Amino acid sequence: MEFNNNKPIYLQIADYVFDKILSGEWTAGERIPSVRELGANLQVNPNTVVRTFDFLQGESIIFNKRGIGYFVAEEALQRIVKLNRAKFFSSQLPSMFKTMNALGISCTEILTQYEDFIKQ
Amino acid sequence: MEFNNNKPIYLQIADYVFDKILSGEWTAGERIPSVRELGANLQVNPNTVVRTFDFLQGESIIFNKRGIGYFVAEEALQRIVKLNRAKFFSSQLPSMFKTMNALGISCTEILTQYEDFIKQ
Amino acid sequence: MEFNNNKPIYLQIADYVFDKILSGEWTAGERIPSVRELGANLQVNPNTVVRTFDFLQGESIIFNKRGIGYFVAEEALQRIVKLNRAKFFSSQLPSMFKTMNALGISCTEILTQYEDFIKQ
Amino acid sequence: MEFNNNKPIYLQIADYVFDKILSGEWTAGERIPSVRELGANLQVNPNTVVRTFDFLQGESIIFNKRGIGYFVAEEALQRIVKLNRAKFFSSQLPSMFKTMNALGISCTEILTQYEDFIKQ
DNA sequence: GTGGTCTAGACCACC
DNA sequence: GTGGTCTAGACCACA
Repeated sequence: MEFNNNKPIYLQIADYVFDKILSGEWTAGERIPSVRELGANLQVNPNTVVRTFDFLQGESIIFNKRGIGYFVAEEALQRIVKLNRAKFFSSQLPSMFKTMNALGISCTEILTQYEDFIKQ
Repeated sequence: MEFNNNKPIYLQIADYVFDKILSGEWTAGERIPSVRELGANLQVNPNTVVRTFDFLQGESIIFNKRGIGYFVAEEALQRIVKLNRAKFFSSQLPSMFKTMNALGISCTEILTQYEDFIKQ
Repeated sequence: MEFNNNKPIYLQIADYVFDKILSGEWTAGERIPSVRELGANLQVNPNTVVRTFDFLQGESIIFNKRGIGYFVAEEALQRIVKLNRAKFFSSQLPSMFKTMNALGISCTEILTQYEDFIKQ
Repeated sequence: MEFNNNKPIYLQIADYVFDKILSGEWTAGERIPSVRELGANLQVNPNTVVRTFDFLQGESIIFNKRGIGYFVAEEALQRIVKLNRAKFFSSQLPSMFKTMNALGISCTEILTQYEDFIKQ
């Protein structure tokens, strides 16, 4: 996996987990890979994965059974959607509108870009 | 001036300079405040302003006359717009599209939000 | 390490890094000493080393892995040679020719000196 | 006059004076332009010219008659040549040889460049 | 552990 | 006065 330099790796791993759950690959109640396993898989220090799991557990998206591993929470899917939608509408979108305004970028430009993005 | 904790202060000062130039308050060839002056003005350590000016000079937005001060470059305005547009289209927009996709947010939803934003 | 007063220390440290890479002591992909380590080693404030590394990263001679350290870039060697050659032919050489001209120093005189230099 | 950023302006003005004397335009015993005159002429702060003249007087290349102005010293020409030759052979040349060595630049390359330089 | 940022204060060359 | 550099020491996010 390749990591973006603008965002902490542990959050990018969280996004990776989100993808797995949103896509249905990992379902509620299912055990997810261990810290070491995922670390080796993504070529990342296990400590970094620990941090991701800490974060996800704090958001009640995964939970821990001591000595066994981490599991996808029941409400994981809804929580992820909720979490991301909230962030999207409260922070990502307004900041985008602001820079659009400042740079004189029109909505039609965005729509064109979006169509290009979909086609890929 | 109040600073956001998510972004280095020296880059926020760069944004401040961008604003001044984009708004036409500081024009090409004009001298801008000295490191010490701006530092005192924004309640920031002069060294932090030095760092901002280093960055802006690297981007050819300001230039230096030794012993005199910093001046707005001729092409400053265009460079700023170009810089910001590049960042917008290469990083901000794609990341937005990705989360839109993941969360099933449609373009029409965005447009509605945009109209609300404009009205404010 | 002893530093020359005519040139900023952080650039002299850059030259030190250049030497290490040109001599093959540090090879592409290899991790280089940390800011603190090199600072202690060269008896220089770590911040000064930070500045060197900033410069070298800007020139794409080293790159950074967050939380891990700095590494020699793949193309480092070529870039260093290119950088130094550019500086030599665009600035050092013409200024030498100019003073040769002004002082009436001939090429043969230079060649003699060069042979002496080689012998040492 | 255009100034190079690598060298203090006051020393570049000194080079300008050297040129005038070496070319015979200003001869021994002759009065040279006043600080204000030269400052206006070269678009430089008069204080900077003062510094140049200080330096030149220290090197006994010009001398001062109070209330009248600065004059070219008798031995000016020889001193300039001596000064520049000394600097050339003791510092400029060795440093050039060093970088030639480090970058693998041969003498023939230099000679070719020199011929190009002469033709201009 | 790593680098990134910031402050405070100092000294310097230069204009 | 200006910027350029350096030190010392601090706090932080990240791996």
